[in-house]
Amino acid sequence: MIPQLTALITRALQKTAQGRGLDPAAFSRKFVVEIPANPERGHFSTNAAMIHARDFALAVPGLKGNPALLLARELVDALERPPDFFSAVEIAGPGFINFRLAKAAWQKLLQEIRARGDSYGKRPPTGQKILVEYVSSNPTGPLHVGHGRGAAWGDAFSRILEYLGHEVTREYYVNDAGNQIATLGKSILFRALHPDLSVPPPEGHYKGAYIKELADSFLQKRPRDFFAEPQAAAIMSEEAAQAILAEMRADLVAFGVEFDSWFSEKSLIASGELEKAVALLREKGLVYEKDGALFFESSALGDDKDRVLRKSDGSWTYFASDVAYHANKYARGFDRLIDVLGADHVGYLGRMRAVARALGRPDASLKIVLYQLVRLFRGGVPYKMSVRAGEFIPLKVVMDEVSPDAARFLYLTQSHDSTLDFDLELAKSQSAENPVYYVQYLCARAFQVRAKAQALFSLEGDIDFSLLSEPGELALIQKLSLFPEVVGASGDNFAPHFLTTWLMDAAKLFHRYYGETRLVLPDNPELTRARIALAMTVRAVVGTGLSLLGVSVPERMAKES
RNA sequence: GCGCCAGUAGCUCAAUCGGAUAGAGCAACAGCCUUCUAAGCUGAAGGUUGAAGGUUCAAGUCCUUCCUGGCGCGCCA
Repeated sequence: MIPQLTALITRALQKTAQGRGLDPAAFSRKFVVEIPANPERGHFSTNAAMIHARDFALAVPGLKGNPALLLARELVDALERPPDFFSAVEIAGPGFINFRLAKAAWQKLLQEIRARGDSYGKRPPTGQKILVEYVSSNPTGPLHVGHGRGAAWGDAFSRILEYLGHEVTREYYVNDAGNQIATLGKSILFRALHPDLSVPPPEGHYKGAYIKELADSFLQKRPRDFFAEPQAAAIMSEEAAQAILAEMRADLVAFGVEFDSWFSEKSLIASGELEKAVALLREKGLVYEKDGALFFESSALGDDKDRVLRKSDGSWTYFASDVAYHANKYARGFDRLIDVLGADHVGYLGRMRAVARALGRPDASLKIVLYQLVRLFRGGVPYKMSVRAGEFIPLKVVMDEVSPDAARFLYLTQSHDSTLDFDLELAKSQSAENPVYYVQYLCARAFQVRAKAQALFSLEGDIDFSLLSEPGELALIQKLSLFPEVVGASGDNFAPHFLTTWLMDAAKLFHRYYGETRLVLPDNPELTRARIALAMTVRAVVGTGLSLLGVSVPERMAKES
């Protein structure tokens, strides 16, 4: 609906310019078509006249009066009026043009949406290849609640990008090389040799219950003298990392998050790509040696300071791997790279932009999305971990109590830019307070109403959409009309929560309609058919929205106990 | 000290290139269950958008300065 109006207004602008003897492109500034906050002003409004008022006044000297209002008048006169489309076009305030659509236009739109079914708002293939990297938690400890946010966000955003026609690959980068893996082995070995938890591990070792568990499992399956062998720590590193990775995979699958590929850091080193990437930087004159270390001159490309690639002890930094990894991503033919990271990676921004620049890629080709921290609450009280268990709250704590649907929806209710308070009691509660059930209940109600109607008479046959003219019915159709823009804006603005918000609004309208209007009328099959068609269309579009967030679409809700 | 993010109703948050009277949910208040599942609906109430300037027809949104909170500033990952 909005694209249609935008086209009509654009043509009116051109026609007005021509009528004044100006270049048809004289009025080519960006204007918006939006829904006024106050519904009495109309279904849609545009600021096109105000945006071009100054151009108009300059191009047509000697105007008498307010240029915005004068231009608005000319635009309204020039506006094409398709049959049965507008019911009113008015100029208001400082120069807004307000549009009211005829009921027939809404009814026709509903038919079109219904015909699109599950693909309403879907866009044709763009040919753009996008790599979305998310979670990428190191295999040195379990996933925590922050990773849950990254997982829900990356998964939902990937689905949205796909719906918008992009070719998306979801990837998990596994840091399976280097120091931290070695530290993992040492940490487990220490705990195996000191099973008494009152003995504190040395500085820098990993803590947490999982270390103790891993140590115990090694104690069970290995003979005593294994732990005295020089390679013991290395062997335990390897095996423990595998075990942790397998567990993370299982947690993610339980959460409904799956990846197209798991990319190993070790493979970059084994294949020689790391050295090749560094050589490439060297060719471009962007590296230098200092104090026995090799530096990348990222400060020349906008970073705060230069970054070490190879330490003076000869080992590579993780950053060197990251350079090679991103070079690898580009080499695989992706037009756009999206890295979804926790806010503690802010320092990453400048250096990775420098990497993109060094590789000759535009800044826009690499987007790093930082999501703010997650704070866990239970009934409004901050969730406390025992000190011994480590400072991070494992994702399992959430998953043990909360359904994946509820967890995902809550993770996606807010902009990634704001810290998220996640309340276990709220997430668990199967009540109206919990937004995911509120939205899912819409779907269940639509199915139940249809079943009830089907028991009375057949729903087959033509539907008379002109019977739908209650305010609540038109409001629902109007809401549906926005869905394609909402999905598009979610993708363009890295904002899956636009969709979450739209879903809650749509559910609000539906439940209100359901409360005010009887959908199933035994003595009026025609009207019942039309209302069921509307309910099921709302259900279909809301179902599409839920699916884009990775949330299931139930046909019925379990009865409250 | 520098960088990124945030500051909006009692609480948690929305507000899609700057639009008209800043919206929801929760909490608190008043109502609605012989009814298509009340996991619901209706009504009323709640605001100097952290502060001060600036830009313009128009600022929660853009610019400047300041205040508060979170995160980060390693030859750690």
